[in-house]
Amino acid sequence: MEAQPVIKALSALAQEHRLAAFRLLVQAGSEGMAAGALAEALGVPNSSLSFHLTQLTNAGLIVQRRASRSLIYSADYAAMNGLVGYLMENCCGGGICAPAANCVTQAERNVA
Amino acid sequence: MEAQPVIKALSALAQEHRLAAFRLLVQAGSEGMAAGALAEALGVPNSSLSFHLTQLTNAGLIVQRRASRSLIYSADYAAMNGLVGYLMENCCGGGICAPAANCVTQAERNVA
DNA sequence: CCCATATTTCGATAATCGTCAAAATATGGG
DNA sequence: CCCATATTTTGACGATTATCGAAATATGGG
Repeated sequence: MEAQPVIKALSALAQEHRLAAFRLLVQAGSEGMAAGALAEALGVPNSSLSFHLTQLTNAGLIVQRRASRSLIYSADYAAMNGLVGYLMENCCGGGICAPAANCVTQAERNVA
Repeated sequence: MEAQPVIKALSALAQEHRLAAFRLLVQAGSEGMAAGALAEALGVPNSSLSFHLTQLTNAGLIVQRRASRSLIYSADYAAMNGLVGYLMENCCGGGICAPAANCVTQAERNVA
């Protein structure tokens, strides 16, 4: 993985509301959450949260899908795994480290 | 772990030169690297790098020690482990994830 | 002491970021 | 069609950030 996408992802996560939103989405799993539900859960105005969700999306950390009038966001586990993998890379020359986690959504799990 | 220290650490890493410096220090292990050596390796002016090293130090990601005229920096593996642990927390409700890595320096490894 | 080396602090500048109300866009229902 | 709901885009503001040369500080050697 290149450094630039990692920096983009780290920048996206390095903000109170975005970190909180991302964690909510991680816990929500593949079902995801609507933009409005996230805004309410975080106590942030819709327009502010929309800005943050765009940042997270551009960083590749979350994905968007439409369900009727709502836009549903969900975490991209593959991106999260890649980010953590990059951070842990070469962290222990001796190879003692546990392998980086490899999270999958319930849906992906069922496919495998 | 609280959110605020995590945000501070993510902010510190979300910058080209700081991410590169941190990775160099991670690979350097407990031996660490002098500020000047880092500046040269990264091709960044000393004063600029000093600013970045201060940021990383304040974020708790690296530590400083003096060796004669040089200041030697090294990565704080515990902080890195904590950061990754926070990011991976609750990532897979089903408990399928591999445990977060737990890196230690060669010196710490010898103690254990 | 004085000088050389190693690094940090200062100061100033340009660029980016977070915020949110208001307006614009998109979807669905009657 | 028109209205209500859901979300994004726009615009403007203050705050923070990255940059780097020059000056200041700290250590060690002769």
